[in-house]
Amino acid sequence: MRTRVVIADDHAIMREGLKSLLEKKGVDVIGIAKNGREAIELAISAHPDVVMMDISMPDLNGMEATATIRQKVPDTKVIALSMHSSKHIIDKMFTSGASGYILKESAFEELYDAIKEVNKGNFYLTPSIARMYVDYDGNMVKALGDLPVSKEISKKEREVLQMVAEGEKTRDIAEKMSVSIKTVESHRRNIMKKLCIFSIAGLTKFAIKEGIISL
Amino acid sequence: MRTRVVIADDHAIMREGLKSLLEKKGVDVIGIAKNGREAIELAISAHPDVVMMDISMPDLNGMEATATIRQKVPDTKVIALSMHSSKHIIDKMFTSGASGYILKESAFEELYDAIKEVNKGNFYLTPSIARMYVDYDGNMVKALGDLPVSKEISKKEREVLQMVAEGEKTRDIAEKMSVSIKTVESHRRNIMKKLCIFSIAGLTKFAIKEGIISL
DNA sequence: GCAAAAATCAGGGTTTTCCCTGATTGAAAT
DNA sequence: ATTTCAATCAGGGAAAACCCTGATTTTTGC
Repeated sequence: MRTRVVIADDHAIMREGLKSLLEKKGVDVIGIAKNGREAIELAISAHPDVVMMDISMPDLNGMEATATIRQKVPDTKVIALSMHSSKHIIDKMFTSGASGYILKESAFEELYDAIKEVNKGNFYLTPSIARMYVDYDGNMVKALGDLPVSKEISKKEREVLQMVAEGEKTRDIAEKMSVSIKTVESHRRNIMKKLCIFSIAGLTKFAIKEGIISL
Repeated sequence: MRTRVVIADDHAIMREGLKSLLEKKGVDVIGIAKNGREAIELAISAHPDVVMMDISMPDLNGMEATATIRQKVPDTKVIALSMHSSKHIIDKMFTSGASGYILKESAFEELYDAIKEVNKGNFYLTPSIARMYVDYDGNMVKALGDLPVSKEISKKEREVLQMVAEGEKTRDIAEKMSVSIKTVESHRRNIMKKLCIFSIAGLTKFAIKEGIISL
């Protein structure tokens, strides 16, 4: 039986392009949503096998829409389609009940694979991201359900992050916080590990996105 | 004769989807680029009629790439394909030499219209944006060419700035630009002097504000 | 054509970040 | 009560960024 899919994305060109590609592969695109709210309505009324869910959408984002769909239509699986590869977001997406996560940078073939896998009841994770969840021996670090790995950064780390993103040097941060340079370095390192962001530029962007600093 | 098009976008799924849609319409997609640098190379080697240029791309953004292509291959027209509708960015795109500007929220039909118009030598502006350039009497507010731009930093400096703001290291930037580390250091130093911004975090914020990179 | 600006790089120095291991204390959770 | 985690810091090394001076070659503007 043909797989029945709903596409949710705020960009029309992306929706239409993806529809075209999926139909070439014999996938039935039975619905199109331009925000999370529409996606929920479609999932409830049409009971698709899979929803391809963009995360950043106006009105109601993909994260919340996923949670609602999984709750109201448990048979419908959700694959997150994202621009971002931040662990933070991925964790949230899986705890919201997504069965797959792929990047828009991924080739379409990968997206197609993801649909097939998820439709079989499996999970799918973009290979480049899967590494984050795997230790050196190749074992899953955590089961994909109970990820307390969504490491929220601590209070002090947040303080340091803010000052780093504001362009302060380690020495000045240490002074302002009345701790040693080593401590600030420790914090910065831990922040980077937790967020999987390994540059000042990246931390700055993260801080802006999270509202820790403003532009 | 069939229209020959190059697509430049950092998301593979968008590239493939757009290609699929254009080919259905009988447009020849003769090349695919995943950043500005590749777009320039393709424009020079393949002389397409039109380049569909995403603005925010890693390495070398659509703005810079457009300027270079317009300069080196004047017969090739560029249509900007953007998520943003800020006047600031649109202005810059047109001063860089773009012939069209459409949003990713636009329907594909509009994109197709834009290609046809631009190929005839006309300009195309997404209707929702066109309003910004028109006054109450329906006249163009500005000629689409002489918009004032405060270009403090040079082209190469801008390139370096983008990669710095993307979190790239000096060595990697040097490699991508095929110059020595010393040169990149020079550029970075000059940028900082010119902008009076003396931290990576500050440069990152500046780059975001200026639309050189996106969040 | 000429001067200014941009782009290129060298050499050599200081400072800072980045990365590792490892340790102590205290608080919070189970 | 035990473990986990936050917060604190040390030592030491490698890499990268930062800063200065100065020089050559192209490009570009007038």
